[in-house]
Amino acid sequence: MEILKKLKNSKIFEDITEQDIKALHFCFKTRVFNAQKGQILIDEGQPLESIVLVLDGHLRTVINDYYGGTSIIADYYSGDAVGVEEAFSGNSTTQYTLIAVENSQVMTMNKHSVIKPCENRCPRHTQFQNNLVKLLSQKNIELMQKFNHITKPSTKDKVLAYLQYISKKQNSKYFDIPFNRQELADYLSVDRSALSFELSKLKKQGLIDFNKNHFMLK
Amino acid sequence: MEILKKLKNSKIFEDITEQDIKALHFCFKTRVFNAQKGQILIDEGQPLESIVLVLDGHLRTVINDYYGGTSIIADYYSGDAVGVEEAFSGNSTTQYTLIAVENSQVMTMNKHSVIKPCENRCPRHTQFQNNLVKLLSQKNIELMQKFNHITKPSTKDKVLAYLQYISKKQNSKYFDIPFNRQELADYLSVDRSALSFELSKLKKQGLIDFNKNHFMLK
DNA sequence: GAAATTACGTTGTTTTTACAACAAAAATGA
DNA sequence: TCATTTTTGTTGTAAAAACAACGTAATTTC
Repeated sequence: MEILKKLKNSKIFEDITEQDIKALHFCFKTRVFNAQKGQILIDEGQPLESIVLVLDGHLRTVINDYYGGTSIIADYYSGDAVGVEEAFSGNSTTQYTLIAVENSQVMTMNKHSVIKPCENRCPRHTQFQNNLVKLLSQKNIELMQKFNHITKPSTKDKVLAYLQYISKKQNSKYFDIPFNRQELADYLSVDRSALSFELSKLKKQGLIDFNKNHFMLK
Repeated sequence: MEILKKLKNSKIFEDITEQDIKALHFCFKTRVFNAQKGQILIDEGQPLESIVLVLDGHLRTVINDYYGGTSIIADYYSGDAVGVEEAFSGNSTTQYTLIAVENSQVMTMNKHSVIKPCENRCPRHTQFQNNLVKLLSQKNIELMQKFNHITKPSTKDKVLAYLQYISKKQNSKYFDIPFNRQELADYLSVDRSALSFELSKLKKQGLIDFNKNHFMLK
């Protein structure tokens, strides 16, 4: 079955056998359906009823702020789960709206069924729980890491902190970054052209070198 | 016992009976000791061996960046746990140094003992695991929330996003914030005096009103 | 392979922010 | 209560960033 394959590739069902996924399917009262582009799946301020897993397509969480503006919180693609934190944090009221950016296939899992340990405490639940902890931990580390980059006082410091981080991670002074300029600017929340300017300056100073998304850090 | 009381007040041992905590004590190979001010508990780049729970005092995680500077990542006080994410993320190498800001009492839990489900799969482990998921979820939501404030383009937008958030949370246009000016500036990563200036401007414009840490949002 | 689109760097201008310095107000404590 | 310390607001100045506009290089598409 096509869906099972997608589930196996999601982090939340990682290392769970197809058989066990099928069983969880039942436990979690899952429902698979297609969301039309522009369709709102979760409305801001409403209590969350389900965790949403993206099977295909592209979902986005947004917050509507004081007077009309909306800001993008996060994008979700195939394999990503939305609402896990809200389901498990004890306060399941969502602060965001979940909307389909393009036609997407999603699977919902009933919140209550997921958070309440199944009567028959079976190994698959344990593994699922373990996956959750791992998933949340990784996301947390990522976010903390991002804070360490984004809260630097200047664009120069931001970009150097980021490059240094990637360099450390890839354990080499030569490394590739997973962003193009606009994406890097968004990640660091600075202006793209200002970022380009800063990168050029750093290159002239000999502190870094780069070509496209391939970088070298002195 | 004094320590048990502190553990019961920590989020990680929430809703676990004293008896069960004692049992987990054994399972997790805990060790209680005093850290001297300035003492380094976890060294950057080293694989994490234990989760550290603060019983008393004040710990801090810092990152030493390219050329000498150090940046504060987070502060931990009584009841807070350090290293949970690293222990469970699958990659336990820490990116930060953990240091005691003042003389502190801490309890360490052996990482491997915590992440490996105990042979006798007992209810207390389940509750502990549930606490972990809840804890991580809450932290995650907090961080995402913070991003939504901090990544706004201007100081005005940052502070308004923050105030609006608190107002929503307390469900009233009148509300108290948990920060003084310097702390709020740090949270939003802007300059304190620039923040004060911006707040005054917003007050003059009639958009907000405030006195000390009591605010009103129109 | 030509045309169109997208990505990237550059420059000048305007706006915003940080920084420093200081005064007033509030809190602390002896 | 008075002196001291801390917090907050204000102002001017310097630095930095956003913004807009544009040229060029690279990539995509037909």
